[in-house]
Amino acid sequence: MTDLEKLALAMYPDVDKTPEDYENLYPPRESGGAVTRFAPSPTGYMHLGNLFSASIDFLAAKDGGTFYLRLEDTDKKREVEGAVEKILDGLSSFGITPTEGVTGSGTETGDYGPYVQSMRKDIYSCYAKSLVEKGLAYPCFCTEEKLSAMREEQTAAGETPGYRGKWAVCRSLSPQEALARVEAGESYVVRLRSERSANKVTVDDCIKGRLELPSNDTDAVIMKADGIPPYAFAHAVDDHLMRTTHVIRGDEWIASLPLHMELHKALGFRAPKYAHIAPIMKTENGNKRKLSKRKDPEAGVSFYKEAGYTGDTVLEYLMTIANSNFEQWRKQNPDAVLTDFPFSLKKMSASGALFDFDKLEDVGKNRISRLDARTVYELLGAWAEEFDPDFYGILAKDPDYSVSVLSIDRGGNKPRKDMAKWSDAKDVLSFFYDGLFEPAAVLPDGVEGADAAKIIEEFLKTYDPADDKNVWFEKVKAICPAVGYCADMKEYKKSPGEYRGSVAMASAVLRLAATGRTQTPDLTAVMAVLGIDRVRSRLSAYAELVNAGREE
RNA sequence: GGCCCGUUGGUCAAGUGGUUAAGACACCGCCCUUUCACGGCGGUAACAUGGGUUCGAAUCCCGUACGGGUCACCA
Repeated sequence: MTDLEKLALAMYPDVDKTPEDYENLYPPRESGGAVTRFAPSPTGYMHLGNLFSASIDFLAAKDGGTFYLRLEDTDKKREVEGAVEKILDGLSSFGITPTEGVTGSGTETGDYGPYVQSMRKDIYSCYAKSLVEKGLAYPCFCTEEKLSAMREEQTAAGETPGYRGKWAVCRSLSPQEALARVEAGESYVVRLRSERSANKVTVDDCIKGRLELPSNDTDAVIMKADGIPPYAFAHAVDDHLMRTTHVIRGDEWIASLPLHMELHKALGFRAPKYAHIAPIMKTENGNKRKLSKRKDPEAGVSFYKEAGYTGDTVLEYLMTIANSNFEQWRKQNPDAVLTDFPFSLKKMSASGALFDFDKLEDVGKNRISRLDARTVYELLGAWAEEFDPDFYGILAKDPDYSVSVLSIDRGGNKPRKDMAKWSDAKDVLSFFYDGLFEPAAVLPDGVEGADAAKIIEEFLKTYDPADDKNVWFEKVKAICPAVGYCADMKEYKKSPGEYRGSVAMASAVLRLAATGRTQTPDLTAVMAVLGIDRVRSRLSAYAELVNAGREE
């Protein structure tokens, strides 16, 4: 047994497998499609960027591939209770479902697990051990204090901080020395013995194109003192063993690509393809910056859920950023499901997009406008039940009424687009509900109170909820002469001085009286939904009010 | 600071040596119209910058500026 093997054995006495065993345990996948993964940390917070990359993982693997969920819980300090559920719930509310991997706290599905990194300690240990045996990794006994002192010194000297060159003291420890210190029970981390190549590494990124980076020259930690690897090593081992074909992640990882490449090489793996996606930005004081968890509420996925944007609204908005031909496709295939979209990694932009609320709203309006009234009622209800219980009570009190309210101007090829998200609904719909209705106490511009009262009186004489739009309007026109209003708008516009008002003003009176608003959907439909009793009582009350106001 | 990456209208963006430089959102105007919305039509508005290469550059090369990222026993 060589000294290196003795050292490796002392460091990992419990390892009973070899890398070959794992290679056999996790054979290459037979399906030809892309294998992607969403690999969040269980911090209990889902960032819009997380959702963005998860949706891209999901779409990249949709054609016969595999999209799995892996939990990167190697930093126990950051772990938060219930985070797994939050992630799963977050994904599913946007219609993203992994085909493999973690399915809940402590549960998973698939043949390439475990999918939770803290459960893979044996595997990492095995590979670390083999690296030590080959002299490609070594134990480092430097304390954290020593390392931070080193960094300070390096920074002061204008050097880039890092465990390299003359600073990498443990690198030159002989296997015997290292063995002695391991056996003495000293605490240590394991570091990669970097090649310190002067060459550059080139990586062909699916999104950014050819990347040319300086080779890694630092002896990065591959196993922490607690026996768990940091991201880079875990990524290399896991993505290889899980047979990931495309590693899709934020472009903040580009800088560590040289390390990742060297790790793959040292481990004897063929590196996966990389796709580094640009972050979603926002402007602040004229400057662009990444959406920030701390400063920007819209950075969190829960923001969209609370505001009541539908899952597909957010996802489709994200798609407009991801593949610019998405909008055209959607226009041509208004009813197709998202997974039918021919998504392409190559079409993604290399630079970060500014988050555009206007666009999100537009997508939301279009999506909601295409839903049928019953679906809207259900989705809106589910949202309100959670985020606006009072409103939910009002909506759910009479479901049929609510559905008919929601049916106005819905369907057909020119549907009404007045809600981008469920939190818009209350304001849009309030006047339909007696509990929310706010009667108007004013008159439309240029209308006399007595005239308004007269219009209402006349209107109520002939109003029939069964009238269609044209009949309804003809009846309103018919009222006009009685109050000295002009029934014909063209005529009125020609010589307004000859009339007390116009049919438009008459309609305005009825609108204000029935809804309390100056702007509503078509009044015929609104009144039909409100029902004859409500129309009668609201109109009469208004007539009384404006008439009384005039007499005082 | 070193090293990477990026830069086409306000925003998202098509575009890969010859285009009147698409389209979408937003904005403005007009039309439709009993209000609003929808819809239709039209409009304002862009290749960061300086040098090359070329008959010809948004497209290729170099510099500059600006923006972003990264330099942990965090991911």
